[in-house]
Amino acid sequence: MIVANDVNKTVRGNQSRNREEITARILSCAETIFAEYGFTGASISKIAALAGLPKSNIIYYFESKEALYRRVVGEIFDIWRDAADAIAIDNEPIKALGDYIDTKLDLARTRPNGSKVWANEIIQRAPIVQDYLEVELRSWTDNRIAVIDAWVTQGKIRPISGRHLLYSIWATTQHYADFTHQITTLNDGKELNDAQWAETKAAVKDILLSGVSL
Amino acid sequence: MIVANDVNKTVRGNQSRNREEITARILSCAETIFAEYGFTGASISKIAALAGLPKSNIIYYFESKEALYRRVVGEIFDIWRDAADAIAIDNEPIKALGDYIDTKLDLARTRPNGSKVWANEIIQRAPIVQDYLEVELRSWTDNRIAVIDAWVTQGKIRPISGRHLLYSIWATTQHYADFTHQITTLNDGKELNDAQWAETKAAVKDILLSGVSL
DNA sequence: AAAAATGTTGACCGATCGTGCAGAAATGCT
DNA sequence: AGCATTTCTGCACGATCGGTCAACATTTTT
Repeated sequence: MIVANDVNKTVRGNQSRNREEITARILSCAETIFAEYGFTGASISKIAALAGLPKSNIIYYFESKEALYRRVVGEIFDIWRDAADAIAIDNEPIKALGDYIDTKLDLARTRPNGSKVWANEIIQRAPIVQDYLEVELRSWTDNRIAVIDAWVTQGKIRPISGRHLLYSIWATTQHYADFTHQITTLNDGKELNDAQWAETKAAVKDILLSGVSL
Repeated sequence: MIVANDVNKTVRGNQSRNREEITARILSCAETIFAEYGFTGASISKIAALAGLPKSNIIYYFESKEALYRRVVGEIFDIWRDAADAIAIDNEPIKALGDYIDTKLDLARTRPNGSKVWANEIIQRAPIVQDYLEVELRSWTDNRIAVIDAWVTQGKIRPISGRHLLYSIWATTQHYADFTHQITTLNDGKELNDAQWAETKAAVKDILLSGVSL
């Protein structure tokens, strides 16, 4: 007997469908817990409780705490890498850098936990993802700095240090994610609203980029 | 029998002298461990091992893990508070802000662990020091922002957001402490030397303050 | 319908957690 | 010298840690 339009069975079976749902849920909850407690301080029990699953199930889908953690870190790293596509030699410098700041502030708002996980990992001297830093982050950073320095050489922007400008953009944009709690507390305990985020974007671009323009 | 010039007994007894030495050593080691692992991830055993003491001894001098942690956080908070004295209404704005950035970058180099402890605590939503945030940090921040905004009103600097400028200074200066490991890795695995720190100070001031000058 | 593959879970392991506590050791005081 | 106080530390506790595993449930394949 064939049941028409049974969405659960048309394309693929329940198993693979649930597998994706569950792994996504675990990854999301793991990001939250790792963000709050760091790798060492986080526990599989806490992740499992947040996801509403027995902890054995976490280990079933991700073979270890470290493997799960690497997946979480890898996600935010990829997202940030894509965001930096704006910094390309042929783009107009101020617009490119402004777009990059906008995108990173959007990510600070929508994915603060990813940023916190990264911050925790670096503060702890990257015990798990040092290979990321030495290979991928390294070449990726060098390329972006080269673009900024080239803009300087071409006389398109004021002679500033590409490296320190990039670090300042990272620092400032990620601050609005990592220090959300501090910012919220200083904002009468209320999260920034749409208008305040717009104001933040404008202010950060103003502060960081008015020294870059000729 | 009186033993002359016995430095251990001249001014005060061994006990009070050792007490100060030991508490200072524990505080220093605790800062290192809390910086690396956060409150939850840190353990008294690790602190004790680093200090070369049995863990019972840690509890003897500081009644609990949380009490020890509060002492560590309080120290860096006081240091940062004093550093902001430069931001006073009667000072010349660019020099005052430049001095503040210099001081905070000096602290990033000399006391990176304090900065990391603070970062960890905020990332974790200040479970231990929320009272600091709501009372002391709050009024202290409002006062500094008022000074910067007054400079704007007086026409001494360009009209920028005092709050976001302050946040940007915090973010950038603390980035060089909290993300030391990343910066070191991107610097061929070598810590920044004196010349590079001088370059950092100049670059950060250039980037953050050239948008502030009239 | 039987067999195979996949998903789920509680019980359990050795290690480590924070901390209380008794008593030993050292020091201060009279 | 003798007592009081302070310093120091080993041991023990219940809780939690990451991870293994066997038993069981469900789904897919044959």
